[in-house]
Amino acid sequence: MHHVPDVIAEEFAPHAVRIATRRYQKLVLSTEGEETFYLVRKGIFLVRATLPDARQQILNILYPDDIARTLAMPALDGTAITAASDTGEVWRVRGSAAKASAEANAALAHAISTHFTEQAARLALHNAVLAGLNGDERVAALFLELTLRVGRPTPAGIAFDMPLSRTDIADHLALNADTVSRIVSRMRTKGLISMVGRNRIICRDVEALAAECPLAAALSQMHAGKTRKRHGAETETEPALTPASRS
Amino acid sequence: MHHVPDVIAEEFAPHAVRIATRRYQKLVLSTEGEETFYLVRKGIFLVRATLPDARQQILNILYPDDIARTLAMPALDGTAITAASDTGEVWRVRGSAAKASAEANAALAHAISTHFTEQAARLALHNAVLAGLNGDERVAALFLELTLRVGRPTPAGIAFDMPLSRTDIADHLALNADTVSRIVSRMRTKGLISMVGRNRIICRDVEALAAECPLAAALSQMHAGKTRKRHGAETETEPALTPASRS
DNA sequence: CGAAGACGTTGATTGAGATCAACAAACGGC
DNA sequence: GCCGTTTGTTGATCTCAATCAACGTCTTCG
Repeated sequence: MHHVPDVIAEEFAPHAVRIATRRYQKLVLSTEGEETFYLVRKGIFLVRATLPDARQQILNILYPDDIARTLAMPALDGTAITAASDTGEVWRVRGSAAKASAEANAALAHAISTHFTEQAARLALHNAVLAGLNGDERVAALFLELTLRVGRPTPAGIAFDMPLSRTDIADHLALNADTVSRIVSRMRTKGLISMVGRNRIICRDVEALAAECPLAAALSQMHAGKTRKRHGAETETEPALTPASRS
Repeated sequence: MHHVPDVIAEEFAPHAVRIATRRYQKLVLSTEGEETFYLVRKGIFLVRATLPDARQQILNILYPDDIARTLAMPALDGTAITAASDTGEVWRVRGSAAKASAEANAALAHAISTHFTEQAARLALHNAVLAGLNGDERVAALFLELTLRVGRPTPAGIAFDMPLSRTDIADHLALNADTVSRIVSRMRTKGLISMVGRNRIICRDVEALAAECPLAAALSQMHAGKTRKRHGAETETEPALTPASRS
């Protein structure tokens, strides 16, 4: 079985610098000189930008198989990518190498193009989330997205580790950290979600969560079924190192 | 002199259905079956989507040389492209033809990839505009974008025909049409812009407009110098038909 | 262990923009 | 030219989320 994105990994492999990341680690995007490509292999990464008035923004969330490149970022100060998972991996490829590979291999060029187009669709959908939904609906949208993308079934429901702090959520959804806290509390009392510790969220009923968000259908189409098992299958669940392992 | 986007037009030409558009004309995006590509040749086009609660949104503004494809649109109902200029032209290319051309011509594939990446950067920047700016700043951002993109120098300042109605502006900037009207009036009394008729806007001082918008620098980088002279050069300045010719 | 700092929660108040409503201006068709 | 429809403007009021402030909780490191 050969997934399309694997073409990208296979062709980039000989040119890639593999970077193992830990949470909060920052990846530099060369704004001058040669363009930088990053291919996300494992974990979740956040595209951050800083507005001139020092406000932070999270423009995008990157999942495994996603591609980040300098040209795709607006020319904002402090544009950077940070790791949001405790353990992540990205491959860095020089722009010239990526270009040469794509020119030599039409299937690769097509795979990159297709995947990147989907990422653009996600950006457009996020525009719709920001422009059309209120605070509660936006948070529901984000939680639904994460449930679909990185959620793992447990007896109590679908669980995932929240890769964004309250402030990060606020910066992504154009809300205030205080407001996010209030909304999450409200969702908890409504029984839509429950929490284990500070960062693990369990969604008992995905349908109920989807019902809170008018864009649930589009989000499902965009994010459902994207978690794919890799070679090592369950290796991502190694118990060491993660602070959750002591309880 | 050979601009990069010309590669796209040249290679698409044999496969393209040329469509001359008039304002408000709708271009269908096949949501099922084969993907559709549109290459904007002339005029401005708006990507519209309808939320489940019947609210309209304008996700994106397309300028000449921009590419629209089904896969890049989120799966929202009523996703469509409408012409915003009185006279426009797009080329429609079937997905299979576009794919075959790109596979046969690496330069074409690269040109599409580069241009589409820039469009994605614009989407990300629009996210930043929605998330980080207040109403006045958002409107200033849009007006600055249009001034840079489609503005033509006149003795009184840089003039452009507003391709979006008040409602369209509101749907694009996540504001209310009433609020947009108020903000535009405010800008007029502040002397930032002046208006001829209903649709023609003159920006007397681009610097002053830029000073109203914290993201002006990024917008300039993204939109300045993109108006390129085509074969017919100044033919677009035909004086007839525009209501401004009476004063 | 205990202090310092980061992060999260909750309450009281404020403000930007939405909503509702009435009116004015432009346009298109006949 | 005239009338009906659409589009834009302006005022009064309301609401959702921002802001300010205080406090609780988790984490890190000497």
